[in-house]
Amino acid sequence: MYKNLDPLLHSQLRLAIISMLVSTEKVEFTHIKEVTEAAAGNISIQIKKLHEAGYIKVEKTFKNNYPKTMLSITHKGAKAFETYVNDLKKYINPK
Amino acid sequence: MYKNLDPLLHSQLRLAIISMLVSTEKVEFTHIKEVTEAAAGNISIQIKKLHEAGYIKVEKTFKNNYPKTMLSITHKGAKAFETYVNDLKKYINPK
DNA sequence: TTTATTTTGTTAATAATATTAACTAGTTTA
DNA sequence: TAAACTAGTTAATATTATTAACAAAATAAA
Repeated sequence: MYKNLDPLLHSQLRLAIISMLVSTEKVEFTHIKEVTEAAAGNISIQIKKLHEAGYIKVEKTFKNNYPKTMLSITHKGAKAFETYVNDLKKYINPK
Repeated sequence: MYKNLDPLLHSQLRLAIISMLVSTEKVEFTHIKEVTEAAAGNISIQIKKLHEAGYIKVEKTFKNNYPKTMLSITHKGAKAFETYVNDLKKYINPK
């Protein structure tokens, strides 16, 4: 009934990041910072965790001479998100 | 867009407890233990937090000579759950 | 032109949370 | 009457999240 929720996704900031990636395909670090209003350090760490888990792809390039970090979701990440949402629904739509 | 999720509800065990209360009206401590398979101590603490926040009502009586703890949701708790679910939906139903 | 400020992050330190392990208090069984 | 069980609580620990400090370069200001 109440399945264990993927702890990697059951975190406000990581969930926001994945949520953005699921809908937008490619997202910049700076954009995440703007939208979530989280501190850069916090975002950096959560990205690292999602990357280590294989949920996201991280590409570092340059844009106007400044470093640019681009994120995209992996198949594994998309699957994990789907599972998380399905599991979560049993919590928020109780019968 | 991504509103802050009520940290009191954005916790797997507390969410499960509230979820049960929302749908079942009155729930025993022991029943929560069975359904969630969480440790008693963990449940005890999460109940305390929900109670301190005014989200649940706690009634202690006896049943067959054994202590019995009955929980029910308060108006405040129900409202908080509703808000939490609405906020959460923006994370899991991205546009 | 060199010092201050800004951009784009990372890492180390700290704060907050969750979980477990140990304990309390009483009950039932052997 | 000792051992094991019920129903929890509290204290200690482990985990997680967040911030604060740092780095490395770019640009703006004096």
